Amino acid sequence: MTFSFTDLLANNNINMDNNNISQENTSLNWGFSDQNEIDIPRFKTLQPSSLPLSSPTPFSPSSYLANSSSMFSPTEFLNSPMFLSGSNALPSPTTGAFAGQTFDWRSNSKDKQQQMEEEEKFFADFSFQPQTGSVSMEKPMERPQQQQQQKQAWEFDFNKPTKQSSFPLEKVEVKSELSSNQSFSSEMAKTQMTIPQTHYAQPSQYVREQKSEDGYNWRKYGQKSVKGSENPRSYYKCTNPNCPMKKKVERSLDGQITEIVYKGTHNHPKPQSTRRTSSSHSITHQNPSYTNSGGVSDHSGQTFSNAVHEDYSSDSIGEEAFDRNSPTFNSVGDVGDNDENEPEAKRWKGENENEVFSASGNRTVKEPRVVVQTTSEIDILDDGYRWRKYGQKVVKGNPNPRSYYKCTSAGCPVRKHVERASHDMRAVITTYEGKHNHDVPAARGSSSYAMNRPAPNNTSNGVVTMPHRPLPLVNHSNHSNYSSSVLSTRLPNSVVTQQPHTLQMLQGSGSLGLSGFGKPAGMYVPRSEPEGVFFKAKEERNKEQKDDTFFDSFLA
DNA sequence: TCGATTTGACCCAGA
DNA sequence: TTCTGGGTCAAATCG
Repeated sequence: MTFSFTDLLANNNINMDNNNISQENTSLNWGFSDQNEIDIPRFKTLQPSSLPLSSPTPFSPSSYLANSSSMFSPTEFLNSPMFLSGSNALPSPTTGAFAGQTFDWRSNSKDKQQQMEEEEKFFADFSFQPQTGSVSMEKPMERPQQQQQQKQAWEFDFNKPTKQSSFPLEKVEVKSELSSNQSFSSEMAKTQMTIPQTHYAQPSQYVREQKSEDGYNWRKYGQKSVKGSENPRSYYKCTNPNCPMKKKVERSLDGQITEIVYKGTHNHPKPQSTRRTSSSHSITHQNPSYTNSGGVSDHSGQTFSNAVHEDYSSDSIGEEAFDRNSPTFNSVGDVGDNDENEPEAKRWKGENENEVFSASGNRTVKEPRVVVQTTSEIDILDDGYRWRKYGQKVVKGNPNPRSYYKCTSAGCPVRKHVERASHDMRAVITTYEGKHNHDVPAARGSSSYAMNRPAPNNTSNGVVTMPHRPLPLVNHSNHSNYSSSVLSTRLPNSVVTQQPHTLQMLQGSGSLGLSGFGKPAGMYVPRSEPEGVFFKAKEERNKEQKDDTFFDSFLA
């Protein structure tokens, strides 16, 4: 029987007990939830160090959930120094306009209030956590009778002093945008976010202050209306000479930002701005965090993750943080490999849309977002397939960032993540999820990939953790039964783990095709540039989007 | 006068 | 090859 996770969702074929998650006060809702109470543990709960070895036997998703909370403590993870420091690969090149929530604004129709409280606790521990101020969000797309409750539920305080940042808070209003086929009022869709640094009482003021609230100076060089959206999009360049950093800001008609997309990196330290003194709050070298506003819940109680969030918050604040927190910075040292050689247009374009699709596929919500986009597509041909990086995360137990990729082939569910082994910086561990449902694409510049690549899909359970080592292609047939749902592919007992091989070993192998990257095998390292993870806006990509949303939710 | 913004035109990649 | 749309340019305008 062949089916995808999307199909499973659509057909309600998965019923899982989420009590283990919801009852955890310290845990957020890591899973994808909908009205059928489907909660799925996030991908990041997979940790190589704790992955069971070679367990080909089928498993029960619920049994995994029963263990998930004990396997992974979000609070512990979030409080871990490696996470808070964000030192590895989560740069903060530009604005601090939106704080780093890396969570899902989802709720469960059951016990929604309790979950909100849990989320609130989580936010207080996790997000950008300014010392003072408050954050409120009005959850969009609620039924009228739920609005008040939801509004209250979406309001939470960040009054708790934290160690993460010292952002003064100001407030900006961001509107969510509903799809045209929705009949919700704009007021319902209105999302309020209190974010650091700037108080935007008037649109014009917003425009002027927004450009410098991140500490950098921006010059607007263009504005265009975007097809399918009534919101104009403004284009900004960093005013620093020769700085390639750009951003585009999409605003609603009343001037409220609905989307910010960053492109490139600053090649200079943050200027000592004096203009910000006009703001009612001082700014002291904040290290901005990027995030999306999270997921949304529709009126039926379905909840969704809307994006992968990358939290670039850091204790490291100041000019010295520039290098480390710049997108250019690469924890593994390949600073020069920040896609500068990649065509700019290619980096700029790509999966930029940020639409959120419901599990039922009949609702589209555009959430305000902030995106750091230094790479939009990365072709990694070490296994013959083409991969697009869609996220990055530092996971517990390993200070090295884990780069997440998905197969670029349309409809292909295969994902993989790559990370350096914590115990050996020279070792790279790649974990595959799912099976390719297509042939190996023609390799660029080489015809030997298919012959030498590892076999990422030769596991019936769909998950293979493997080192970068050429393996015989046992079977990647597209015609093999693809019974491993997305869900199942990430369950620990389905993981096949091999000991990672050092890069020396990789180099020695000589058969690991990495020419697609233009690097020798030994140079193959997961890129650590930050990258926005986006959601596609096209309706025709709805199905894929749902999968993406699900997957991305695992990274939040 | 000068820097920033506006805005129509142009370029170009992708369909 | 043509069309479309996003991104950029640059002259005009504004403050």
